[in-house]
Amino acid sequence: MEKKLPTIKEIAKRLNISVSTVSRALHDHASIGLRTKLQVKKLAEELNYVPNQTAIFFKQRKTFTIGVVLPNLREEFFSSAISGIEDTSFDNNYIALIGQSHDKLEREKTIVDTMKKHRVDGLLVSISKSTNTIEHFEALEQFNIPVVYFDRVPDAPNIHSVWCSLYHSSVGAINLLASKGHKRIGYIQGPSTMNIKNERMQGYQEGLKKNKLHYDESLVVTSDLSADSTQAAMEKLLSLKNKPTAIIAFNDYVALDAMQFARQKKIKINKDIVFVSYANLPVTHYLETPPMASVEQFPYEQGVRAAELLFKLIENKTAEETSPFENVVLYSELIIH
Amino acid sequence: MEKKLPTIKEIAKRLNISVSTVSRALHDHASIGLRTKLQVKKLAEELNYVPNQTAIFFKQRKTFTIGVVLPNLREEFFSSAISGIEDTSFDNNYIALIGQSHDKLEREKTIVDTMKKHRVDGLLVSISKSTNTIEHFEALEQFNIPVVYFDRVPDAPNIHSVWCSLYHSSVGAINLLASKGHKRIGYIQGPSTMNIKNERMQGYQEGLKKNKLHYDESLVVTSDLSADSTQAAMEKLLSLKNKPTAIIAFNDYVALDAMQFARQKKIKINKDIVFVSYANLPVTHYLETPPMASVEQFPYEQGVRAAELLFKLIENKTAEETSPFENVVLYSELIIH
DNA sequence: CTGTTAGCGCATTCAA
DNA sequence: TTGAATGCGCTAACAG
Repeated sequence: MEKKLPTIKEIAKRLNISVSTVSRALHDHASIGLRTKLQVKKLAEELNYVPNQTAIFFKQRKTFTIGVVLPNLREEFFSSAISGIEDTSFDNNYIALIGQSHDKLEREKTIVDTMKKHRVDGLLVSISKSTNTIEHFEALEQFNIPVVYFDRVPDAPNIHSVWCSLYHSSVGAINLLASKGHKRIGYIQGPSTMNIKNERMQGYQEGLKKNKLHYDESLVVTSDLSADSTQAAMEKLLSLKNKPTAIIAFNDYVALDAMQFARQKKIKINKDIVFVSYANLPVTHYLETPPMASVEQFPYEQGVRAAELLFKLIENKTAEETSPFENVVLYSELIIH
Repeated sequence: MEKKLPTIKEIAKRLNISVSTVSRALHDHASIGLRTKLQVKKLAEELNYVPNQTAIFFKQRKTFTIGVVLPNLREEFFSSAISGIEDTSFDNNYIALIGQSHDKLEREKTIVDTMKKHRVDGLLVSISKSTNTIEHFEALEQFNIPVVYFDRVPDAPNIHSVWCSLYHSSVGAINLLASKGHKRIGYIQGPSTMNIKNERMQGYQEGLKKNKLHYDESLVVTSDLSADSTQAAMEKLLSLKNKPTAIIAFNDYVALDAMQFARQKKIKINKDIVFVSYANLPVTHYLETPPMASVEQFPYEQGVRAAELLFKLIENKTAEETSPFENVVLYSELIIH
């Protein structure tokens, strides 16, 4: 009933052979008699034998485990990314340990320590909003545990990263709006605390310039991404004498909150005001009045690419090669609805 | 540069003391001199020492790791559940390994083997659609690794489970619709292959009976949950001579697809036909014409409760107590929009 | 072709 | 108060 998981020792004892013979038989070592090999494999099967990874670690110095640290699994963006990470790990015979930072630096540090304790072979990270130092990650790399940042990539040199550039799509969004005759384009930006690139804003400004539109600070408002904050931001935009006829929102959720608020104010979505946002969540396709366009950031693909890069680094490390710092950039796409 | 993670041996050598002294010092063992203890702790800190969990396993027979196997991380329901699991694990000093079955039995089995290889202390499972046997999970329990099923719970005796009952809310949904005068209530059900309880249907039938409404088979259609299949199901309902005035959908996504199709057919949502669905996804709140009501299934809480139960089982196991089979039932709530 | 043995990092028992 | 020695499961070097 209360059995313990079988070991090669157990198998060896039952067959009256040595543990090394068992070990070799299980690994299809060339120098093992066919009869012995089959015997061993048969018994292993019967006993439901599975090697103990924690023991293998001692010899191979590998756990075949990677860690994934990200802010929050409930956000569709991150759950898609981790799905890509899991699929890629599965294909590479790896398995992923997960930890949510909930955008708290302290918790992020604790998780990294736990990952270290479990001797992950590498780490995938999307940093928390409050992460203003990456020492805790660099400490891992010191010990030869590669770290690949994805999506929320710290603004630091000498790192491996995978992210999705929003610049061109942001410019494209303005081009699209300008081509429809919009001259007053509002922008609801996200919290500025994030230690990451602000390509949305760069694209916004460049887009305006290209279309010979004036950059008006009063058209740029900020939301902390909560519904309340977004609505307050909208209120600001709507109270302008010269209201915007188009609004670019930090992401789809912000757009949804903004649109709901606008609707309450008797504003006709896509008529009085047109919206463009980031993320391209599937749900927007079900809206009667969806945003005019949305910037697709390919979270699943980011996860896949980040995992692939990590496995490459792990492999090189095993082969005692040094890998140059690699920064993979995917390009977002402006999807017109 | 290419350092290895420090061990207690390393610390011992540097301080010219024995490994056992180091081990005891780090664990605040009573019989260690304060001076030695502080010395050890200081150096450990400096070296960034973190114990090796894989080594600890040999002594404690525990990895402080649990496995989570579920169909798909991209579904909001599961990503919420796993978020609850991760939060609970974090609080209990555990960490979770994840695996997606993608509703394939074979992949589920492979993942379970990998989890076993990694010697997880316990397993949380939401079974795949094609899982028609739970032998691979029972094999774990044989080796004293507890398994807790959640949400998609197999219809089997002698298991631990956490799930959310939909029965009362399903009856409640009919009551609500009947009270508004609806007499023809359609039901778009999910695929019947799932090896789990069908409380939606039971509630549907009981609700009709309670409200003295006739159960009409032609009002029950099936979707495999894809958009196409849902629309085909809707087509059937809409082609009836005696069309339904209300429709209960398997979940919010099915409802969204159904509503979109109805809209294309010039049917006025919430006027010609009213919808009720399951899941209560946040996105439904942003619709101009949301479903009239939705059944909340508390995925995050299910994750939390499942993890809590699992940790209790692990604890009892460590204390060499036997735990009775426990089946936790949460109750869904009918949220009226 | 197969067996013996050392050693990975740690907790722990026994000895001093 | 501290040290030495053992064993957990496995692989691989070495020995037959």
